[in-house]
Amino acid sequence: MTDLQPAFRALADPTRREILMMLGDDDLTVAEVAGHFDMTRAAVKKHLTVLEDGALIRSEARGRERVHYLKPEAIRPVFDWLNYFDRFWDTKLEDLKHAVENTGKTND
Amino acid sequence: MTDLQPAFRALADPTRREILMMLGDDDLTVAEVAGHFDMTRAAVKKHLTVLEDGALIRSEARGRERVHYLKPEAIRPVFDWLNYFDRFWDTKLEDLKHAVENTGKTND
DNA sequence: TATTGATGATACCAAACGGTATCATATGGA
DNA sequence: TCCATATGATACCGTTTGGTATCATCAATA
Repeated sequence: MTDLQPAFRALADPTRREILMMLGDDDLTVAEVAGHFDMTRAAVKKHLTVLEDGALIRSEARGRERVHYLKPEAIRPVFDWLNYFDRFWDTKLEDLKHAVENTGKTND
Repeated sequence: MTDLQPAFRALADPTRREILMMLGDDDLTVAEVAGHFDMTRAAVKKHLTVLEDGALIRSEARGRERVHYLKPEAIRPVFDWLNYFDRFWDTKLEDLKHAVENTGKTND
């Protein structure tokens, strides 16, 4: 099975989770991401590297810029790992399916 | 909203994730959990503390022992956070519902 | 009550982590 | 070509983390 550690590691930091959300809205360069945080560009770059190590994002050189974008499939194994515990949730499967359908609506 | 950080932090370590799985099968004392790992009881105790800080488990004194058990509801917010990204997954909703039902089968 | 056994707490250590500062590299445009 | 700018790489630093060793506490029981 896939190694979940790099992904879980990447998700463990609030700044990185925020970056993931940002990339959910837009593909962004290092400078653009850094602009949203009160830390140096180098620090943000490190976070991006960790996210890329966890395969949660990817990046692509575009001229002298580098655009970072979400790689959402990689989040799936983490999601599935957590989903193992759904059998302990009181909320019945129906609830989950309902939630899934609701979220899906934004895609229709 | 709830603070996800302690839960994400707790999930970021492979030993702790393994402990969670163990507690999914059985409620266990510190010594019992420690018996499954090649590290001191004190180290395991620290992991249990982190898991409890993340509200992923709870413990209860039983005589001179302390039994640890899964507190699965606390995993839900993390699951939900990740679920935000399902709108980026190519796999259609049917797949998720299918996975959900499969996991559920182990409960029947 | 005295002892044993399970746990809790603390001090300590090396390594990893989050961050800064600084320098190197390379691309786009005047 | 030359320069400004976006990024990459590295050294360094304080804090946190995962682990050990050790001592304290407290309940069950002979």
